Amino acid sequence: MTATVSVGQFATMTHLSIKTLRHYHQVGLLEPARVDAHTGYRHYSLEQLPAAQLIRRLRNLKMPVAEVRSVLTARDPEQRNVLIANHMDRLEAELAQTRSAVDSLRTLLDTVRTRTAVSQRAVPAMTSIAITDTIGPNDVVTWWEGALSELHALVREADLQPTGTAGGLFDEALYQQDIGEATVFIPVAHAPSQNGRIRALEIPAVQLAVTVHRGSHADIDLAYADLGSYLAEHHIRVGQQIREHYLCDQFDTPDTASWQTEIAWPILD
Amino acid sequence: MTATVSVGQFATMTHLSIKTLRHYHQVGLLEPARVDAHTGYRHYSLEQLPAAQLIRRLRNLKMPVAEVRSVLTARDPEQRNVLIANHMDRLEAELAQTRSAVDSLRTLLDTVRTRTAVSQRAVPAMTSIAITDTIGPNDVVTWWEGALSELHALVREADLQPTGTAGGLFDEALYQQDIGEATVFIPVAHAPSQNGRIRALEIPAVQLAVTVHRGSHADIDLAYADLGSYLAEHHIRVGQQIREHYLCDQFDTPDTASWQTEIAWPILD
DNA sequence: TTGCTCCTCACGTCACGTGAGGTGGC
DNA sequence: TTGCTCCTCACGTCACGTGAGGTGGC
Repeated sequence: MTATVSVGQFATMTHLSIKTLRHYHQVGLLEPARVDAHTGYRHYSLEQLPAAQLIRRLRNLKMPVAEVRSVLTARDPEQRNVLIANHMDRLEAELAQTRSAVDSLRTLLDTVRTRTAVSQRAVPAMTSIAITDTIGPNDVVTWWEGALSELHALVREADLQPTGTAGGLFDEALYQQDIGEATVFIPVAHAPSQNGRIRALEIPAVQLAVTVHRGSHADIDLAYADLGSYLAEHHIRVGQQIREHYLCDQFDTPDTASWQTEIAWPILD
Repeated sequence: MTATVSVGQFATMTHLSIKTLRHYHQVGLLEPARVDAHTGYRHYSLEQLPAAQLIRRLRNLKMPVAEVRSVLTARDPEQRNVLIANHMDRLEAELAQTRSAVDSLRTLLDTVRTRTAVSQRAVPAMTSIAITDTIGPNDVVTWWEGALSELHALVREADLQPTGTAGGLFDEALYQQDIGEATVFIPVAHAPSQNGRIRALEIPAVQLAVTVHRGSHADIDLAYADLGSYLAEHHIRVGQQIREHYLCDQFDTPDTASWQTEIAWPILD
C-alpha cells in the first residue's frame, strides 16, 4: 500500500498549484488516487508524481490540456513520442513566426513608407494547374507553401511548360472572416486532368489594378493597404477575389528582401 | 476630406478580421473615423491604416491590448520605444523559459530517475543579510536572480565575511497558491543594518530533512517530489517554510548541469 | 476550542470567434 | 426585389484564478 498525501503536499511536491490540481481533477486530466466520500478531501498517491511532472512540463510548453491527456493515455511510447514531436514542431513554427513578426515590426517602425505605385492592366484568360481549398486563419502560410510546392513538383515531373508566373486567388472573406476559399495556380500551355488534389483550372480574363510588394509576406498587408487606398480614392469598384502573382518568392531565393509579389484586384464595370 | 471605407474593405486592407475590428472598436483601441448614426455602419478613414498596421504587428507579438493602447497614445516616440523594448525583453525571457522547458522535458523523458538520497541534519541559528518579498508565480525566477545578485554585491562591496552558502526560505503557499513570501539570504559573521531592501535576518536553528538537486532549477520539482515522498513514507511531519541552499549556482558557473541545490524541509516534533 | 486545511460554486480573465436574428443599401 | 453587407447581442473558448461562504480534522 503506497503512501498518500493531501492536495497541499502534492502541490508543494509537484509545483502545481492547488487550484490547478483541482482543475485537472475536474477535467479528468489527473484524478486523485482517492477522494474522501465524506469530506471531499483529495488524496494523491506518490505513484502519481511522474504523471504530474510530465503534465507540468508539457503545460509549460503550452501543450493544450486535451493533448496532454492524449500523451498520458498513449498506448505505446511511439505514439507518445509522435504527439510530443508534433508539438515541438508547432513550437518551432511559432518561433519562426515570432521572428518574422519582429522583423515586420522593425520594418514598420524604421522605414519611412511611400506608397507603392498602382497601375491597371488587362489580363487574358489562362489555362492553369491549380489547387483550391477552404482554409482558416492559421494554416494560410503552411497551406500556401505546401500547395505551391506540389504544383512546382508537377510542373517538373510532367515537364509542363509554364506560360506565366505562379499566382493565387483569394476570397475577400479570407481576410474579412479569417476563413475562405483560396487557390494557387501555375499557368501552363496544356493542363493534365486531375492529379491528386491538383486539377486543371481556366482562369478568366479580367481588368486588374495592380501593385508590387517587395519583401517578406509578413508585410504584404502594407501593399494591400496601398492598393486599397488607391481604389478608394479613385472610387473604383472591385471584385471580391484578389489575385497575387509571385514574381519572386521562396522558390526562387531564400532572401525575403528580394521577394516580389504582385497584388491585383479585379476592377468591376 | 479623406476617403473612407467600410469595415469589410478595411479588413481586407489591414488583414484584421471584421470581428476583430468590431472588438477593437468596442474596447476603444481603434475607433472608426465615423459611425453612421442610423445604420450603425462603421467607416474607417485611410489615415487609420498606419495605426491598424502597428496594432496588427504588436498583437502578432502577443502584446496585450491594453499595452498596445499605451503605445498608440504614447506622448513621444521615446516612451513608445520604451514600451516596445520592454515587450521585446519579455519575449526574450519567454523564449529562454521555453528553451529550458524543452530541456526539462527531454531530461524527464530520456533519463531513468532514481530518487535522490535524503538525510537529516541539525543546523544552528545564523546571522545573515536577507531580502524578503511577497512574490507571485511569474516573477519567482526574476526576483530570485535580482535579489541574490544584490546580496552578493553587498558582500563584495562591504567586504562581509560569508559564513555559509547562500540560501532561500520559501513559504509553502508559494507553491500551493502561487503567491507567498520568499526570502533569500547569505549568512555572514556580522550583518550591517538596513541597506536598501537588504536587512539583517536571524535565521533560527532547525532540524532539517535534506536532499540535493543537481542540474537546472527547471527540474527542481523532481527533488521536491523525492524529498516529499521520503517524508510521507516515513510519516514525518514538517513545517511550512522550505529552505534551499545554493551549493553551486549561476553565480558560480553558467553550466547548469553542475549546479547543486540543497532542498531542506524543517522537521517538526 | 482555535486556527488551519480543504471543500464547492459562481464568476472573472483575455481576446476575440460563433451564431442567431435582423436591417439598410445597391 | 434579391442577395449582400453590415449590425447587435448573448454566449462560447481556454486554462485556470478569485473570492465568498462554509466544513472537517488535529
